[in-house]
Amino acid sequence: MNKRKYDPASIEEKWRRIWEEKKINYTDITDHSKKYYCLDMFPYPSGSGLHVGHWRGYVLSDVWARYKKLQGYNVLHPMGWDSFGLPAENDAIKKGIHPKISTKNNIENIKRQLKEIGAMYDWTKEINTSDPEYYRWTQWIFLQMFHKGLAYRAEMPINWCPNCKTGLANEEVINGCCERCGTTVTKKRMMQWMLRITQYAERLLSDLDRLDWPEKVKVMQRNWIGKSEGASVLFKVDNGSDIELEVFTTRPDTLFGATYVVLAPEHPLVFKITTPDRLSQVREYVEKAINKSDLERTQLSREKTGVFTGAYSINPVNGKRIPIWVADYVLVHYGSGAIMSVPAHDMRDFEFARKFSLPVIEVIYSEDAKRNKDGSLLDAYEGKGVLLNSGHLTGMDSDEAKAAIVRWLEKSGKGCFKVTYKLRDWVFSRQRYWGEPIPIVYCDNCGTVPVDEKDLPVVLPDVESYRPTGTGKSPLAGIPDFVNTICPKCKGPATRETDTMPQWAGSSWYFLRYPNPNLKTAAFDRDVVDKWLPVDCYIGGVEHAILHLLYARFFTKFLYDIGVIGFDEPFMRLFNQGMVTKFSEKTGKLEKMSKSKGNVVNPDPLVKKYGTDTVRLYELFIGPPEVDSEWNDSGIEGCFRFLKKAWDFVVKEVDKNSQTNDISRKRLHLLIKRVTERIEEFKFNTAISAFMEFLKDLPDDTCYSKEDIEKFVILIAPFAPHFAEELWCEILKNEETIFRAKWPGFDKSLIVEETMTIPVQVDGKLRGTLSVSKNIDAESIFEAALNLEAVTKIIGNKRIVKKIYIPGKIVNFVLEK
RNA sequence: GCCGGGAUGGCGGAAUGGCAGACGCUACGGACUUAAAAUCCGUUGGAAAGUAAUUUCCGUGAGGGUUCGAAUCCCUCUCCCGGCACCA
Repeated sequence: MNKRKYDPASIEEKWRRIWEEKKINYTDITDHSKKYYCLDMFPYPSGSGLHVGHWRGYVLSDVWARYKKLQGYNVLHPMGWDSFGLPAENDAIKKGIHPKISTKNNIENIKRQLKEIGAMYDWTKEINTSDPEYYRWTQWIFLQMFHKGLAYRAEMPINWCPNCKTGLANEEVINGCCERCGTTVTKKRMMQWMLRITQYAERLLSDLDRLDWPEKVKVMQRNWIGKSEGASVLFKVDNGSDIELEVFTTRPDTLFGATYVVLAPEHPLVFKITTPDRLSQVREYVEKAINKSDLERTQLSREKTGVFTGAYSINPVNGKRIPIWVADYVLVHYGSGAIMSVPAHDMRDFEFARKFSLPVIEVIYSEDAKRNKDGSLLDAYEGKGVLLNSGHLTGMDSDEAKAAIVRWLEKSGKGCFKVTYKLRDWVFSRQRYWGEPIPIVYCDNCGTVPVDEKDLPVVLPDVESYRPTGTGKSPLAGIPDFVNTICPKCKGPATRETDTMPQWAGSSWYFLRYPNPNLKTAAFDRDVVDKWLPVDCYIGGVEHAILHLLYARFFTKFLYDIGVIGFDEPFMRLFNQGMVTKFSEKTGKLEKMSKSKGNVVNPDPLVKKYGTDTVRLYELFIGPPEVDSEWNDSGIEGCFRFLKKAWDFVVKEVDKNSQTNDISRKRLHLLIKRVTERIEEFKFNTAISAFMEFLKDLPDDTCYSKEDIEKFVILIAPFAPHFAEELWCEILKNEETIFRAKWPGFDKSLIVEETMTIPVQVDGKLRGTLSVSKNIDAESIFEAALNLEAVTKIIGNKRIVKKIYIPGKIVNFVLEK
């Protein structure tokens, strides 16, 4: 008799080595007859390595990839490194280690950890965004955008840390303060490279409907794009000039209630309309507002401020003369940077009007409006209603009035229907070292000139100091060898752009590179990517719900538009795994695992103690994959015990060398059904419970043939691959890897029970159960149910008002009250 | 403030209109053992009654509703988590 016990230490490394040697995880991309692209969001190679929270997503996608492979798909499951970025650069500043070196070391460590997960990554397809052979193509895509006018330069305010003397990315600004030194971040206007993502706003919005993504993520993207429909209205300035102010409103029906106009402090017409007597006050206000930090302007106080310009404008609809103000509650980058103010029907306008004693004219009447005793509005009423004080439109309902006013505006040339988006163009410049150099040259004769494609990549040079220059330029500006070059056009002396791209650049197209990661002649081969993409299933954390996923969609649509790929959405299905949380001593709360919260759990010691397969199982068993779960070390024992039991079960059954009996076959087929269905639904936690239930109360006469025990081992293979492979090859004596085996099907007829247990209720309370044939008719089951002692006792001599039988589900008797 | 998601035993969770608490952990009791580890068996939501098998009542954040029947559907509220936040 075989007495071998389950010993993960002796099998896991062995199989990983053999899989690698035999290229089990290699994906032949020329075979795309039944392809499946299962992609993980690739990691930033951080110095602290992976914790059990990272593991969760990787285990999840690996189970899915292995399941697909066992179903006969040719699965592409690659991995790579999003390796440009700030932590490496900040480390370089602090410790003086070149980002290239620290990145390389970090990748080595994380790769070791990833390999320990036992995932079926095809490492021959590894990519690295900071590799010149990769970022050459990131630069190439930028040039294509430049040629199409989608990449442009503009003077934009950037986040500026006056202490570090450097520009900061949005993600480096925490609550209005510099992430590194805590100084309040201010703004600085600088020339920036921008990408015209707003040109894609409508498609990015409407194509969301085609995607099989979590509704939550789609909602977040929709809100971020922020489409709103309304009207653009022209207000003539009443100073003898021809100046007209364009305002945007979603409520053209309230136009008669406009009692003043407000410009954003940065609005270009502010000083053209301000009257001489008001000039000094306006100048003072504007300067103060512009220099306010985001924190001061949006978060600290919502108290309205503003200043009167001295000028008036004419409301086009009724010719009324209303004052023009400047106030920082109007944002320059939204709509036209100017609004018509309708205090009666907008909360913000109402507050402002009250503070500066401006008139409030009610133009939408509703019973729901909150009023003072004298009938005047207590607060702005923002809902719908019937028009009031609105000339010939009085009495119309607000929806009709919207359309009527827009029609009138268009007819009279005073405005038009208008759609605006909250989405803004993408600031693509970083005044930083560790990123892709923007491949542009400035020439005194030719102006802004793109680097020739044949001269890509523009290689990031080594620098002496990573410290920002203090002028707001990147450290690259301090390297004459890099900066000074010749103009690609006229061959005269020229200088290079020294800004680099943001970290999002490389990850906006990496999924296109995996099938052909070493292609020298192009970013990707159209024939190949058209076969393999879009990605069938993309798995990662919800923290990338907006930016990364939006940018990747934007890049994909652009590449589709220029005809280099044949699809315009990168990820058909998206799955967001829940966070792994743990109580943090620092904050006193349950928190997402992170180094700063001091609540990370390192998987390495757990792997050492229990083996990879047990940790994999526990990562899945901890809870539903899409929901946040709390990590608790003690639960892992259960998964280890389960694997030991499963091992002993297989060994014992193989030893019997017998045939499967009826009851055992039925149990196995039920297990196949449950596991298959639960994997399909991504309910890996209950798929594992199905195995545990199967093993828990094995009937005494359990008996399986070799063929059937193999089915059991295949079922468990996606979850515990080393475990299954060892049983498959060493105990079941198969020659070839289990991952070339076929996922078992189940026989429905075997699972259906001839008899079923039906609960019997009286007045909705359980009083007993009946074991009956599955074909029983209602009358017979009522008869049987009424013979149950517990039922007759409760009924007594009360009358039964209603008898209910839901076939296969329940019997219920309703008694007279 | 607005938009999502959530709240079920000591703990992680299962059940998405039909037997609440599957499965696992913890704890307790027992078997095996010189002993320990490992393993196996049993109990483990609360309350009450009974020598006992067992029986009864209560119970899914709070309150109301729909239904023969609600953890599940609807309304109101509380708390927690996430996103957005002067977007006209």
